[in-house]
Amino acid sequence: MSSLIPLRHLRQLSTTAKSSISISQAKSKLRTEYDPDKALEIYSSVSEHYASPTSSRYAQDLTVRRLAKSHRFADIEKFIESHKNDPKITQEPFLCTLIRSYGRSGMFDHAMRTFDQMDQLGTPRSSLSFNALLTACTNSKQFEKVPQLFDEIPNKHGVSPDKVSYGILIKSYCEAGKPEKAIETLRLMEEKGIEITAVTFTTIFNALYKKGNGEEAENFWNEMVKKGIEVDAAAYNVKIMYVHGGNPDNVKALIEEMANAGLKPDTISYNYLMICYCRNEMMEEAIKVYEGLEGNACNPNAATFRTLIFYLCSSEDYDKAYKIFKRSVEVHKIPDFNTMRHLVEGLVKKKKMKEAKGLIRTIKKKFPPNVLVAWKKVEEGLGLTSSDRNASSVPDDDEAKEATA
DNA sequence: CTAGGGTTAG
Repeated sequence: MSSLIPLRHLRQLSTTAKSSISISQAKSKLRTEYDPDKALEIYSSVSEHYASPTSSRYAQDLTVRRLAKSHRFADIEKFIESHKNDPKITQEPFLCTLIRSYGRSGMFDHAMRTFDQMDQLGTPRSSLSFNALLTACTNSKQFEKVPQLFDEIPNKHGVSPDKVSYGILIKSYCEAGKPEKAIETLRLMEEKGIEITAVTFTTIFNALYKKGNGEEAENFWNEMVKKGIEVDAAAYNVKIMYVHGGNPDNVKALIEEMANAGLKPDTISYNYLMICYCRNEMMEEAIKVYEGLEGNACNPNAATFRTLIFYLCSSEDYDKAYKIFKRSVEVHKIPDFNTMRHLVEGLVKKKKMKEAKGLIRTIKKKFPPNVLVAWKKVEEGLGLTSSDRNASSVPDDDEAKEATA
């Protein structure tokens, strides 16, 4: 019933692959290529002789994501199915990648069918493919189906669930808003002697907080610590997430507690602190957190720039906001449309026309065409036209910087 | 050893 589509069909999806490129070249190209057809073209031009499994998986994953974003499900099917002709299909990790890719695209039925085909393809089954199937299930948002698979698959195919399988089951209960079922499963793991890691713990801890049950969450934390579980930065970040709406001192205290416990606060931890300062109109403190990131061995991420620039605009510090915006462009982490609109409107209001025009030039180069349609309205609202003479003249320092980036 | 958790919205 399942016909395996020949590899040559993959070529039909893309235009001619002119030259061979290395997997690392493909990866960097794919990261910035959002056109699904071009992504396919890049993928099919890879000479895969020396590609590591991790690299190929990443390139494949990016390609599928581009197609999924454009809802090209028939092409996703052709693309993934073509991989079943690869001799590596008898290797379980390779096949797992296909199952996960279907899951990411919300195509759980295809993932299930691929799992069922394993006998026919000659691929041995272990908890690895079982876990890939469960992951596909949660990624397809079919959380209610996970417990069912958990009941059926192990007996049917002789695979035994491991700590990861149980972790996914727990996650699915949490997503379904049933932390009590998740805790029940945790007790079952304890009975069976299956290791409870920081990952499993954090899933439940977060779900309890999310349900508004902070006290139970804290009790759960304490119980787990007593049992010897080693909480990590991600677990602390959940805690921080639920206190960052209040007093910045609480966030600061938790970050210190983390450091004292020998953990390294990461960008997410510091972002919560920065946001907390912003909300409390303590912009100098917020900027200090941003400027201190590097010294704390952290890099600002897209959210760091987006949030800080937004709040700087709210406090009408457009100079500082513009400076930080330029930095975000240098590291390719440009904020979203709305934040940029706030900034350009503020710059114009303060008659900082050189900066406003610099920003507009950058936006035109960095935003996708469909967003630029809306952006044109912003420009018109500000009385700035696109056919500006300055734009075509000698590049200023903004453009020079971008050219070397 | 990989897989499963936390991504912060003004």
